[in-house]
Amino acid sequence: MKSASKRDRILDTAEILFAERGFDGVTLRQIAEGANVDVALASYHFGKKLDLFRAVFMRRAPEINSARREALEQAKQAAGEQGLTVEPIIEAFLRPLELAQETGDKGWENYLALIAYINNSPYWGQQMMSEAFDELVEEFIDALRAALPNAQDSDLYWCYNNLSGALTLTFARTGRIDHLSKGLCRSDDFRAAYDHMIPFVAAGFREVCGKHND
Amino acid sequence: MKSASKRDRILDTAEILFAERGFDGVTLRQIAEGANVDVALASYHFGKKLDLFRAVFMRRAPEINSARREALEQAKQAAGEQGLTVEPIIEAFLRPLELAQETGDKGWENYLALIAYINNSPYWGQQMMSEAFDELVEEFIDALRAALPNAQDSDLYWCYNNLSGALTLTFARTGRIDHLSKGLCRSDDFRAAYDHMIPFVAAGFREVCGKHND
DNA sequence: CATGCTATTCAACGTTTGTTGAATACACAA
DNA sequence: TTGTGTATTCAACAAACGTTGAATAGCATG
Repeated sequence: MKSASKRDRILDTAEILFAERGFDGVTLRQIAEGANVDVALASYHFGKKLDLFRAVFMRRAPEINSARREALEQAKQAAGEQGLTVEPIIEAFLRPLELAQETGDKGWENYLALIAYINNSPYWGQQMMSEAFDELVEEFIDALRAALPNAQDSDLYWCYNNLSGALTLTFARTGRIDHLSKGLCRSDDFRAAYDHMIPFVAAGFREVCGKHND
Repeated sequence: MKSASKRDRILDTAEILFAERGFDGVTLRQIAEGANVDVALASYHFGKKLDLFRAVFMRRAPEINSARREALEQAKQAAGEQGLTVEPIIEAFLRPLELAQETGDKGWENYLALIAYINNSPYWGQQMMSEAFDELVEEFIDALRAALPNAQDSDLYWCYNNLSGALTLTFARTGRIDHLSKGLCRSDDFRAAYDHMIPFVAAGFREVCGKHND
C-alpha cells in the first residue's frame, strides 16, 4: 500500500476507517493522516466527504457482482437439464464473498464490513445498497423462483431479507460470537461461517417457499 | 412526549436520532433542540455524550430480556414432559420483539433500530450487546441444545449468529426490501417479517444441528 | 419567609470540523 | 529550456463541536 498512488491510498485508508467507525465517525484529517497525505488532497480528488464515501463504496461492487454472476452461471451449467436446486443457488451467492475474504487482502475484509454498516443503517441503507446490488439480486431471485415453483414472490423476498441479514452480520465481524461461544467460534473464521450459513439459509428457503421440486 | 420530564425527553429524542444516524452522526445540540431543552442539560443528567448513548441503550434492555424469558417459560409449560422442540424456542425468542414493535410506541421501533446499528458495528458491537443480552441468549442456547441433542456447540452458536443477523436487519427497517420487491413487502410489516423469519430460522437450526428428536 | 437541593439555563471556552483559494512541485510535450 | 496541465501542499476560513462554571429558577422542607 505504500507504493500505491496517493489517490488509491486515500481510498484504502478511507475504506478501513469508514468500515470501523462509519461515515460520521471518521474525519478527513484522520484519513489523510493514515494515507500520509495532505487533508486537501481528498477534496481535490473526490470532492465532498460524501463523494469520497460513495467512491469507496462503489469501487468494489462490480467485482462482487461479476463473481456472483459467474458462479451462478457455472452452477447452471453443472446442473444441466434438470435445473438448479436451492442449495447451489445459495452457494453461488455466498461463496464468492468467502473467497474475497480469504484472499488475505485486508481491503476486502474492510469493504465487506462497510457493507454491513450500510446495509443495517436506515439512513444509508436503501439507496446505495439498491443502486449497487439489486440488479444482480434480482437474477438470483429469478433462479430461486424457478427452483421453488410453489413459492409466492413475497415469500422469496422475505427469505432473501433473512439471508441478507445473516450475511452482513458475518461481514461485520463484531467478535460477539467469539465472546458468546467462549472462543469456540471466531468471527474471522470465514470457512466455518459460510459452511454453516449455506445449509442454514437453503433449508430456510425450502421450508418457507415450499419443498416441492427439491 | 410533551408532558414527559425533560430528562426523559432527552432520552426519547436521543433514541430517535441515534437510531437514525449513529453515535457520531448526532450532535448534542440536535438532541437538545429536538427535546426542546438547553444543550447543557444533557451533560448535567448523563455526563459525557457516550454516557448518554449507553443510557439510551441500556434503558429498554431489561424489558426485552424479561419478556423473552417469560415467553420461554410459558413455552416450556405448554410443551410438558415431552420437552421443547426448536420452533417454539425460536418463537419465544422472536415474538416478544414483534409485540414490542406493534405496540404503536415509536420508541420501541427506534430502540430496535438502534440495536441493529450497534449489533453490526465492529466498533460498538461486541461490548454493549454482550453486556445487555448475552446472559439471556445463553438460556435460549441451552434450550436449543436440549432440543437438538446431536448438535455440536459450535453449530448452535453459528446458527444463532444467522438468527441474530436476520433479526437485526429486520430491526433496521431500511426499506430496501420495499424497493427490491417493488412494494410487495414492507419493512414495517412486522407481522409478515416474523411470520417468515420464525419458520426460516427454525428450519435452519434443524438442518445444521441435526434433525433428531424433532 | 428563609434554606437548601435539584433542575435548568446562560454564556463561553478551546478544539476540531469540512472546505477552499492560492502557492508550489512535478511530469511531460514542444 | 520553456510551457502547460495535473497533482500536491500550505494556510486559513467560518461554523460547529462537546464540555464546563457560574447564574437562575423551582420547589420542597424547616
